[in-house]
Amino acid sequence: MAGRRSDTRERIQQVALELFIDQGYEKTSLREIAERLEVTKAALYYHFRTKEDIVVSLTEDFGDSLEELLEWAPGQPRDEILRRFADLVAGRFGPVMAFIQANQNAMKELQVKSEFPEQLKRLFALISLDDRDPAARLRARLALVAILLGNSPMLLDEEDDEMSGEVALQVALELASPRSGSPGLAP
Amino acid sequence: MAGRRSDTRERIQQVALELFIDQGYEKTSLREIAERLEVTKAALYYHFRTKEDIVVSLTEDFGDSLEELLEWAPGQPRDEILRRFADLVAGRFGPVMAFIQANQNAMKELQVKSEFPEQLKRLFALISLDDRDPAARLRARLALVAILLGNSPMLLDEEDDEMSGEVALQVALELASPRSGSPGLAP
DNA sequence: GTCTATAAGTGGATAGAC
DNA sequence: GTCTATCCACTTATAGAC
Repeated sequence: MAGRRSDTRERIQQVALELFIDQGYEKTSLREIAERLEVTKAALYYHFRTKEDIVVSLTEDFGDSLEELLEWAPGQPRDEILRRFADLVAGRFGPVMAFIQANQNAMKELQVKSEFPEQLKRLFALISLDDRDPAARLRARLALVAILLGNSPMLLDEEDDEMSGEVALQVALELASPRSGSPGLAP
Repeated sequence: MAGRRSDTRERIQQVALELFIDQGYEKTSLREIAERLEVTKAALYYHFRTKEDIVVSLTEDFGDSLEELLEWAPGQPRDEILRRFADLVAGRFGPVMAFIQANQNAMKELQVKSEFPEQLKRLFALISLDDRDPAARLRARLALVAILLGNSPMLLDEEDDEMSGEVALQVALELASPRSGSPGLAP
């Protein structure tokens, strides 16, 4: 606590996150992370017991924040919920979000088995008013996906400058708002 | 051409696809594929020169079909385009589609660099009427994502039985249909 | 807190017998 | 067309010096 402490641990997290997003979790070796930081692999093992531990440290804060959101959300207006979720993924957890999206497959095999899919599901339920209607459920998902897309390079071309988080939120709100009469489409 | 030929090649493709979807491309070793088929790794190398070649063989038919769709699409009604796309990803290319979605990161590193992202972008452009409006662009993407989600376990819970491709198509059509007046949301 | 050295294992890929 | 046997690069992870 007292006195100066090296920030190596945080630098490891930072570089690891970057590489995991860029190349994927499995493709990124500890050697590579160490080289970037100009330390040795062994130094990494001083700060983290396993490679998996790095991922855990990366995602746990995000999971906690999502949990808070989920506890607060019930009873709140839908657009407030969506806005707060948008703030989360666009804010300091943006990179973590990008990591999770880009490495779902890898996460499955990890012990952590991040709670994220389950949390997302609960969020679906909260913002989809009538979850009896399959179309409404899909719209709820898409509202969240809209927000995710607004912040992720996943299905996006890189040079999409105008696609701000605000726009994504607008579209998300449209999707989450109740339909007029027929839930279907115009003929 | 004439005479009986072993179907090992196709069985390799089948098993590999399954494992790539389930565990991810990198996590799936050739040893594992071989074991499932009860052959040796070396046998795999008779049919495919590299691990990457398996992926190529898996995606190239899909790419061709998408290319056909893209050549046919211009001038066609939007809902026809969406329907045909839905048929594609729900039909025999469903698994391939799931593979691509689940392994975007891995594909980036491959030589193939599948044309899929670029094809998707062209499809975006085709179904988004007014691509000056960022919200319209995002909606076009979401229309396609809706179709993709309707067929993929990506952000979905597993036990979502009612979420048929038809529903997804409906929602996609809504999204791709022009807005009434304001492109924004109700205040 | 960071290092060197190395263990122990897995990966993709090849040579050559049958 | 499939096998055995092997190569070698590279991985995570540990032991122990400084």
